[in-house]
Amino acid sequence: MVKYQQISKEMRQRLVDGYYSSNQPIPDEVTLAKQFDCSRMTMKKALDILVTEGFLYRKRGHGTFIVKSAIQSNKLNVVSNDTLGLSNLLKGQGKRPTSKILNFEVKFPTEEIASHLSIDLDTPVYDITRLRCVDGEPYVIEHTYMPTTLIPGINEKVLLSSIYSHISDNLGLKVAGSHRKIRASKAELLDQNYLDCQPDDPILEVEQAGYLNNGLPFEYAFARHRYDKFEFTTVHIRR
Amino acid sequence: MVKYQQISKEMRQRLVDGYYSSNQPIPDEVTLAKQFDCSRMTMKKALDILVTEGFLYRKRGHGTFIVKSAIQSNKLNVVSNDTLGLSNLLKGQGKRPTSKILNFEVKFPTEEIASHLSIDLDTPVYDITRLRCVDGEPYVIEHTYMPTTLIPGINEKVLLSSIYSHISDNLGLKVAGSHRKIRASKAELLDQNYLDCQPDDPILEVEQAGYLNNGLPFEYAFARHRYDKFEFTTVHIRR
DNA sequence: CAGTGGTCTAGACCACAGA
DNA sequence: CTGTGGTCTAGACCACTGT
Repeated sequence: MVKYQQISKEMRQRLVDGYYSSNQPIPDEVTLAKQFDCSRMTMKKALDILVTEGFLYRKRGHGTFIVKSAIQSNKLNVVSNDTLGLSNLLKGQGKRPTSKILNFEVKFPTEEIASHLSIDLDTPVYDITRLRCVDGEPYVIEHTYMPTTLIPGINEKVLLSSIYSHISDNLGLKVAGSHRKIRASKAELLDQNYLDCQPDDPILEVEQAGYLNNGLPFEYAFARHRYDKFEFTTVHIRR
Repeated sequence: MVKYQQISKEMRQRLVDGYYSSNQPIPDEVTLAKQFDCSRMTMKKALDILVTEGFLYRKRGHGTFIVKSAIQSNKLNVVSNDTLGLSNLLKGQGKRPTSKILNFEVKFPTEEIASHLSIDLDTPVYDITRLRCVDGEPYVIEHTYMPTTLIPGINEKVLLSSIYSHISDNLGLKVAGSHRKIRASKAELLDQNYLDCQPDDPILEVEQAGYLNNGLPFEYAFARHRYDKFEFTTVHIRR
């Protein structure tokens, strides 16, 4: 871990430990830089992380202050927890998901899927449908499409645990980010059957395009959530 | 506008103009820094913005590359358009919303609202319900709570246009960011009546806590959207 | 090896706020 | 005026990649 990340980590700990009074600014950047034996630029970069995470805010000419609400209820962790995959989402809560494979096949993509994955119509894709449960309760149905060429080695064993672990641990690929669209939808028959919900229960659908750090899209997926078991949380900071 | 923002703007324009071939890396940082007559740090900061916006990605040891899909369909603008308020959302599309005030009163907050606004139970809040339409079609019902002390001067005229314009233009306050939760919900009677939807139509609800740049929460709101007229778009970049 | 991006430094000047 | 954060510089070294 590089210097500014170490400093950021130490400062985050100080904040949640109440090391600094939340009624006055934390020490100024020059002072902190001396304490941490680094340049002011590096200190600023470390504090930038905490500002982005919502722990601190700056007032030019005044100083840097603590966001009290962020220290009390540590719900801002969504920023760092905002990774892909249900397995990751649940890690922080001491729960692990189970998976039931509803469909698993390899086929040629439709025009739409091919365009989202930046592949041509001749490149086969995995077509995967899984029911994900937590504590035996159905939570979400995930439809996933991935290019077989980019993400080889998908099998039942992988599908029953975590696709993302396979991608990072077995294939050594790095996930860079994703684009998501979130909408409300009516419950279809598949939802009603497997999510154990009523015809008039709404569904929260998250459409997601995932990208590797080489810029290639590796995943196009739809996650259909029970409306009473899931909500999507985001933090928006203006630049 | 400062230097790195100007450079970033110019580079963004070059990218959408096809100035650089998308099949090879753009010039390296040292070369670009010379072209723009700036230091490498400043050049990097300018490129950082475009990476965050999804236009570029970097490969250590290789270079900086263009995300083709971002250039083609300029849907990544959600990053910069990701501001608060329906008026802002619609600006890019040449449409303007109209508002119908369903309820407008001042009262004392409940425990829950007071805690979200970081005020005590003796501080009165605005309780506002508006129906927002686009081209005469109902789009969303917005329930908004704001402290009367922090955001004075709310009246019918303000409510019929944009609350955010009032906050920034009239009060001179700066919106720093927000926390949002997005969920699916069943249509209540109010939704059915004003959004012109059926009892079994789902609703996309966005709960939002808005913050000023001094760290104070100024808004706690629920926006209930027609499921066929709205979807929420986000971009997630791993650090 | 050379070329790329990633980090870090020491110092400078600017913009803004309060006394 | 002083003290704060915001920006910018010129240069250094490191980490990673492909040749």
